[in-house]
Amino acid sequence: MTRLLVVDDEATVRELLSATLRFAGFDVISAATAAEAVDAAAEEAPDLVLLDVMLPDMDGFEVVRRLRPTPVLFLTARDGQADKIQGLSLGADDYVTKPFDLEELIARIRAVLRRTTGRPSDGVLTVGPLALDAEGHQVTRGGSPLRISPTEFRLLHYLMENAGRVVSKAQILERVWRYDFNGDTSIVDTYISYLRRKVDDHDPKLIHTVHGMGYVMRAPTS
Amino acid sequence: MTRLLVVDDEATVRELLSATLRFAGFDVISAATAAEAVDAAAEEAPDLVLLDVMLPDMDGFEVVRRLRPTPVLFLTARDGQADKIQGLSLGADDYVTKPFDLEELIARIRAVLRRTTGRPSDGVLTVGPLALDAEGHQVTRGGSPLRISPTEFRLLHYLMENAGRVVSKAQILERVWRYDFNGDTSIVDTYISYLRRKVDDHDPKLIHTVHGMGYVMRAPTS
DNA sequence: GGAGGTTCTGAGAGAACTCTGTGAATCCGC
DNA sequence: GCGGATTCACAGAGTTCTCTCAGAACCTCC
Repeated sequence: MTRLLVVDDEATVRELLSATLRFAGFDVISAATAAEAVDAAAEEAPDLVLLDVMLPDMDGFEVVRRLRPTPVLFLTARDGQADKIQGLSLGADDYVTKPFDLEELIARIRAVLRRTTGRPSDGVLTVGPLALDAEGHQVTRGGSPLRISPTEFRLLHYLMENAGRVVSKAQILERVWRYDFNGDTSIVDTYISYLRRKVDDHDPKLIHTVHGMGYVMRAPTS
Repeated sequence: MTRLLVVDDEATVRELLSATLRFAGFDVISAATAAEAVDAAAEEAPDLVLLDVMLPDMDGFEVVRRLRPTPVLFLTARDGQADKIQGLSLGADDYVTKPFDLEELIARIRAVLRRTTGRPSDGVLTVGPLALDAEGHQVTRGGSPLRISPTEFRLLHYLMENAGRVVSKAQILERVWRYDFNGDTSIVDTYISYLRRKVDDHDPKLIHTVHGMGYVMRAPTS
């Protein structure tokens, strides 16, 4: 599902917008300040950020720079030509003037996403801020790509396919290693350790050990 | 099983809706006021709240805020555009206008649950505010996950499978411990004690001792 | 109220399990 | 061929779990 980050210092606007977009089928998170937005983007990896031009704590240009490469769509209260030009020069991918209507906003969102990502996300598994693109053989956490070896990738893929379900070391060995592998399951421990170091080295933790049972991949509070 | 909380100040509507949804296979609890609803949600951890927009004691926005992160589906008597927009701006996940038909309501319920939880809740046992997910090997009380060892988990699973029925220590030993276990039933006492400390440390108490008989798991007044 | 059986809970020993560093062997691109 | 990345085994340290034991508290019946 496409994830949006709404940034606006007015709680009313933020909540109205979030609820509306959520109803339109997007996964929406929100932030009240630019600083919060930068943090949230790092943690949650939104596909697009909707950003109020006038934020108290940071100017638009700086925010856009820090959010790169996540695309940004500016929301601006005024509709003068000067503002439009300035909005674009700030590096935004598009802008919408308030008050806007929902159809227009959604159309703009989809247009930006089409331009920047090319494709809707098929074959992409996500668990919390972690995304695994099976076709592209790429893993990102919070938007930044991770370097990962083939075996690590297969293991992560298996865990993410079974997110929320505990898988035993024996199951992992059977599915992730070649059938003629004849070592024992301790190799799984080792690779879980590698994976944790690469993809799960800060909160929220996604790979959980279930003592005596196996491992489970899970984002908190779901 | 999926648990719904129906909130409506009219007893007729409340009971009709509860009965209908119960018949459709949901676990339904209900409340007449917003205050009651907030309490019930804290105690019983419903997966979704069906909330009448017009409640006498609290406005919708406030209720939604207090229920977070439990998803809310609004029920509204009017069907004007103004109301729809207001419903969404209140932060609800969806709304349904009365009178609605059952199929539509159920479809909306399932859609919201799919959006918010990501997974249909199969194989999840619940007793009062306690939920046990066999596949994910996870236990939550009132939504927050609990740390639980394998034997504790098997014991809890057995008790919850037999909720409302008294099981003897001998039965427990036979079902929860390995067949070659050769200690006596006092180990069951010990583990019941562990479980109580972890999952039943505050009211309402769910694990009850039946002196001379065994133990029974039961939520009060359900 | 007392006796006798039953239940509760804390302490601790030992077993089982998990984590991670080290290092050897192998693979792969340049 | 060389250097770096990857795969895998192994072992010690650390953590978690299981189970026993024993005294205190409790319940039931007389």
